Amino acid sequence: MNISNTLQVNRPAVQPIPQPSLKRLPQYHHYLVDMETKGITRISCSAIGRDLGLVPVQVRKDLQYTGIIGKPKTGYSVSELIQAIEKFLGWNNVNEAFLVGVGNLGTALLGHERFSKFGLRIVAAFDTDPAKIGQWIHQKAVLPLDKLADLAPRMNILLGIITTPAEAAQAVADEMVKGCIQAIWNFAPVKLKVPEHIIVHNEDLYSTLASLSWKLARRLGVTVQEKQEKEAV
Amino acid sequence: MNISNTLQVNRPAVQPIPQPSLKRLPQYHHYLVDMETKGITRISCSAIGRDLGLVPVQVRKDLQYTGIIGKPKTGYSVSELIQAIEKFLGWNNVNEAFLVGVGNLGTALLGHERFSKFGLRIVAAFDTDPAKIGQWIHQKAVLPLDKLADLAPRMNILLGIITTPAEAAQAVADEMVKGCIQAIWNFAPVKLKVPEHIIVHNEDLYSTLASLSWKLARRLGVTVQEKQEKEAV
DNA sequence: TGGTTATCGGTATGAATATATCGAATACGT
DNA sequence: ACGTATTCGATATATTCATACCGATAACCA
Ligand SMILES: NC(=O)c1ccc[n+]([C@@H]2O[C@H](COP(=O)([O-])OP(=O)(O)OC[C@H]3O[C@@H](n4cnc5c(N)ncnc54)[C@H](O)[C@@H]3O)[C@@H](O)[C@H]2O)c1
Ligand SMILES: NC(=O)c1ccc[n+]([C@@H]2O[C@H](COP(=O)([O-])OP(=O)(O)OC[C@H]3O[C@@H](n4cnc5c(N)ncnc54)[C@H](O)[C@@H]3O)[C@@H](O)[C@H]2O)c1
Repeated sequence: MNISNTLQVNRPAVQPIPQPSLKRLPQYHHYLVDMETKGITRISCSAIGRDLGLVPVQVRKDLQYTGIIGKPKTGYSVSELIQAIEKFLGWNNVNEAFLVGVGNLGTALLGHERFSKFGLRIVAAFDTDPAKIGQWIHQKAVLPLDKLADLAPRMNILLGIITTPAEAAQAVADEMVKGCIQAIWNFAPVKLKVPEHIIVHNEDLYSTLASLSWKLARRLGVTVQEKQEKEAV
Repeated sequence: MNISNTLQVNRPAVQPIPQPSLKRLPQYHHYLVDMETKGITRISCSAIGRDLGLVPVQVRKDLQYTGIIGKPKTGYSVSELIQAIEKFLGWNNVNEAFLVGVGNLGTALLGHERFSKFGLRIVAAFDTDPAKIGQWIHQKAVLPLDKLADLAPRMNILLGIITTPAEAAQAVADEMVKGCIQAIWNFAPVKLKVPEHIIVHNEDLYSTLASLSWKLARRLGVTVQEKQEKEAV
């Protein structure tokens, strides 16, 4: 893994898309697919912005990162734009993933067929609970966790999803690292300690909950509220 | 609703905590509770920052919004800090909520007992599927959606959770608004059109997925990557 | 055909957020 | 008891992100 690190350092500077823009791209994508099914073939930033609650300039800037080029007066081709976003996000070629922790949340994710449209296929699940191991949940086998580090490299799995209780998450992450997994989608509310080259994204539902309850606790003035509604992820 | 709006406008400016800080508070909370169970009674921003991957200054600034005051050389009292965060976020008094859409994700949320520690109690679920209505899932009744607008005001429910397919989300939101629900936690990947005074927060799992797959698609140079790991929510 | 209008793309400005710096306070060791 | 190291809290700077602006271009209409 030192090798790959070194290689990466020497690469030319990567196109730096702002994190917020990156996170808005899927929203555009959803919206555009919806428009396409409605038979709309061309669309402008103003229209997108109106429907998604964003100012047109921001939409335009975000979309520019995908490399799409629009035409004055008519905007963008909807299908081209969808393609551009999918290509940019790497949603054309599927990432296969392992999921660890077949509880409430893990089961829900396993059952979400639609992920395959967004470049994600969960191919197997892992747990430590003997009652769960050996079961098939949503057509995926539940395997013992200690098989993960061995299987991942052989199946060339690069992505791991953690839906275990917080206490177990670090140990699971360690196993994933051992299995040469490159990126981790972590639903447990803990900061994982992993080597630098591993990509970790936390999905912290409690963050959103905090925002909501804070705002609900002190009902905000509308001016402030409006601003923060726009910021809502 | 005009009345409440007007009242809100006249209120003094609300203490403006940055959205990013607000979202970090639950992370501190988790960490601190963990520390407390380990018997640690005092803690410094440097220690928190080290364990959570943040620079000490940022931790200090975030915590200051809660009104906590620390002592030089020793830092903060862990228990006081936990209290301060909980009070600040309104996690002391419970918000009761309705959940709509008892599918994969809805069921997972219904089963998450731990939410009650974070000021959230889901008291009932709603759906339109006759097969689901009348069931009890995780000790919560599944009721027909058309009862929602009537029940919410009578039970004084202010928070709604949407876990339906995207196509149904807007209609559900409309029902919630009809039932005078004040805040919506939306898991469907659509922008909801609601009156201005309603607080909406979207939990867009696809956003995170986009980040992950983008980074995975072009394995980044480490320097860039390091920065973005810190930004990972 | 020429004017009008909507829209894109690039650049400039502004706001929000993150980080650095510095003095004051407090515990700790000598 | 006194110097030293650590940390807080406040202020200042830097960076990132959002928004405003402007010229150029293409469709549309008279
Ligand atoms: N369910 C939700 O709605 C929800 C909401 C917010 C956050 N979360 C977070 O998601 C995570 C999972 O939540 P959940 O409700 O699904 O929990 P859960 O208890 O229902 O499921 C946890 C699963 O992980 C398995 N597990 C435990 N230790 C393990 C280990 N060392 N290795 C492998 N598997 C192990 C358990 O056997 C179980 O199947 C938690 O960290 C929780 O904080 C869940
Ligand atoms: N499950 C996941 O892992 C996951 C991941 C990302 C996003 N999401 C999003 O969360 C939402 C729910 O996903 P899911 O997998 O739980 O879907 P699901 O199909 O399993 O469940 C949807 C539920 O909503 C109910 N429903 C449909 N129309 C309704 C209406 N008009 N009123 C009330 N209830 C209605 C259905 O009967 C069903 O019970 C979707 O918008 C999806 O995009 C889910």
